[in-house]
Amino acid sequence: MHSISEENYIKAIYHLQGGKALVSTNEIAGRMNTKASSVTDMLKKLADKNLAEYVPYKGARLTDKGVLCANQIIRKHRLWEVFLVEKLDFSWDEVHEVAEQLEHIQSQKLIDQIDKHLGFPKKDPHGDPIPDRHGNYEKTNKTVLSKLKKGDKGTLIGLIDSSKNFLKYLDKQHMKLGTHIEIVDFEEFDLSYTIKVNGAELQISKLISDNLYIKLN
Amino acid sequence: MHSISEENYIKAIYHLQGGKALVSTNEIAGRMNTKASSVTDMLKKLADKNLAEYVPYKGARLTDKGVLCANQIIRKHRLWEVFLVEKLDFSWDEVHEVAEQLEHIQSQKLIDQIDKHLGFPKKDPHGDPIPDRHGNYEKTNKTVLSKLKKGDKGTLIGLIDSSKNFLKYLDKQHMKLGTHIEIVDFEEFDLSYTIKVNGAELQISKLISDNLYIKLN
DNA sequence: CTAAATTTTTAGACAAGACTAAAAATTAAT
DNA sequence: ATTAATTTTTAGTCTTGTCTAAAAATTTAG
Ligand SMILES: [Mn+2]
Ligand SMILES: [Mn+2]
Ligand SMILES: [Mn+2]
Ligand SMILES: [Mn+2]
Repeated sequence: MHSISEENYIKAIYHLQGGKALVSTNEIAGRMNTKASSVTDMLKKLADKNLAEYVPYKGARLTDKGVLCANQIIRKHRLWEVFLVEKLDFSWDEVHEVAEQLEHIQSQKLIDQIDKHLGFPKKDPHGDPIPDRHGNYEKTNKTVLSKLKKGDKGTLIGLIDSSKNFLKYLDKQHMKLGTHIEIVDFEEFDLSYTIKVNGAELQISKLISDNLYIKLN
Repeated sequence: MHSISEENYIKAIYHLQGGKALVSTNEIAGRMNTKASSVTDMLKKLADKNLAEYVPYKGARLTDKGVLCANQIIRKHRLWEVFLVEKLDFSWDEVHEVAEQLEHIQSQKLIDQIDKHLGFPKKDPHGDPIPDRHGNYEKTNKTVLSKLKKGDKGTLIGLIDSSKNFLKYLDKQHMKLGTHIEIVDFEEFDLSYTIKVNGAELQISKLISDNLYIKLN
């Protein structure tokens, strides 16, 4: 149906979109490690296929068709990540690269069977929601740790940055999804936190606190 | 390492090679549904990469490096086929197309873990051997059914043609790998056989008998 | 052994996707 | 409101892999 390149652009636009009206050419180029001129070419192609609206010099936004397509790719990506962790003993910092390849395999039956085989998981190994066949997914109430105050308690349920280095940092601190966390102290000067994790106290920088999603008790 | 296109050419040459010294341009083009001119271009590229020897106007043969590469692709293809049948309830006539895509996924860990997950199978769903990481595989003693004489008995252990239509024919006749078969009669006129399968007698044409591998008792 | 048929290669073109350099449009700064 | 800086697009090139048509080599037939 769509080339791997087209799928990667669709995914990039989807992830950059957020609340924004239009995603700029440069933002897309930055995320995809390509040049702006390549993006312009592709945006025209996606617009021709009715996958994106393209406003020259302003940027692009996915159409409903494009959003559905993005959700199907993300569904595949996240289901494969669960598969790799649950069935093949991959760690959560190893799955992304392989899922980047597997997400482009074309077979409706394959992905539906993987879903069933895994027991219809709702979250991937990084806490991100898995869309269903129609692009719908559960929205969970969650708060970024850096919004919490002394005394707040909760559970780690997701990450903003899921880069390999961050995942390895979390492993080193024995923090994983489901880990209970309590805010012991907050330092105004550098915006760092002291938190209690697994019964021990831990200092985390602002950067760390900005990338952890907590579900409050 | 190698592009998907290169991998597909390598696989085609490998399968056409057999005992032959050289595989011709046209044979490759025929198997891959491309034109001879495209094959010529690719053979030069494979020769440059030391994956094949190319003798202009004569044909090509894989180098040791090319053979190893072919075996690794075939290993992946067949392991994925086993996975689809054993873990995801695919039937043996549905797996090939999906495996054609999955065989190009690049991840040593992925394929080794799949292998382990499946219990290191030695045969794929069509009875074909699965090479190990080094390209070695078990050779089984087997006879084409059309070589058998009245009274011979054995077990169906492999297929020459594994096309969807042939697999569906076998399903219809309740024949699968491991099915016991006995030669009841042979008709000289049209070279057809009467065989006993699952306690019942069945007429099979020469074409059928030419595509079944039997292990004699 | 020569002529015809077949196979293979070459030459030139095209599509997808990427890049560089230059031009045009937009945005920011005086 | 101009000018300067930034962003985006256009124009032209490259690579990979494909194709058609024509030329060259090989094989088959008479
Ligand atoms: Mn991922
Ligand atoms: Mn993920
Ligand atoms: Mn197959
Ligand atoms: Mn097979």
